[in-house]
Amino acid sequence: MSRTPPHPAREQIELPMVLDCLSDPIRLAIVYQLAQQEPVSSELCCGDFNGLSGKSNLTYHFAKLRECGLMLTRVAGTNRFMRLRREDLEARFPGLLDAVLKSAAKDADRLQLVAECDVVEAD
Amino acid sequence: MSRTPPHPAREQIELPMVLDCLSDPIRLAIVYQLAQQEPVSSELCCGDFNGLSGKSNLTYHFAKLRECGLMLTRVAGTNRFMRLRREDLEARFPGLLDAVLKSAAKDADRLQLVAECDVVEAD
DNA sequence: TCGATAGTTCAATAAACATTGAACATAGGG
DNA sequence: CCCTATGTTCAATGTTTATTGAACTATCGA
Repeated sequence: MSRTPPHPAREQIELPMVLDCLSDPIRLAIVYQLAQQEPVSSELCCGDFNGLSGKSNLTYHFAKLRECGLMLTRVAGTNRFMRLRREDLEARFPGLLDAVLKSAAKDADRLQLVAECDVVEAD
Repeated sequence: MSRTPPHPAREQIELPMVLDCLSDPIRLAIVYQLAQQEPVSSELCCGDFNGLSGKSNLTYHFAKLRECGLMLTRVAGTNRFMRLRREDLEARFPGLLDAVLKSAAKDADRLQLVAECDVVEAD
């Protein structure tokens, strides 16, 4: 449970896998939340997403997001911090992530995504 | 087999469904081919995609593309002509389709998409 | 060293998905 | 009017997917 999990290299990131990853509502919410938080801190840890589903289900979705190259996981003690691989995605698929995020933002209600300020947890 | 099949209204087009549709290599190839052909003629008929898979499998993928709002089917005699719903998609998700198409073009080899001039059929 | 916290792993399950071939429907040309 | 070309429908199949809970591992702080 200790070592950094494997990530694909930039050139290994595949378009169909990325689109498939983003097509799941829970994963889209994770990516969206990560993007929202970016101005404040570029990473969030697993627990910050507990509202979206159960822990073991989140582990499953985190793995998918990591394996398709959408995000990066950093292990720090008992926490795992994740952040978007913006640079790599922009290099591989220019404009794609932003277009998806903007589209998601437009439909935030419909997609039940958190509002900009709900990200701060309650305790 | 005669009447025009149902299409979702513009406002019913959902982001996750669109992304999921585009995440399948065959459907991505269909959309890509449709986009390539646009300058020449804005529509293609089912048979133009026979290289991608068997007919009944294509029917299945066409239905998905239609139901998620990516393309429009027009019935003309024994043919079905399809075209991209560019305007509707641009209105709902600005920049998204273009970003996907540009990304697909970059990876055309990897994705086994047809080159710009292979679209013309052989006979 | 103990206990709590954070997250993973595993097995089970139900649903959705892609693919196939055979049978069918429809329209148009000889 | 039949024959052919175009495309659909249906049922069967095997695969992948998302979700759950229980058991587990590792780290930190008291």
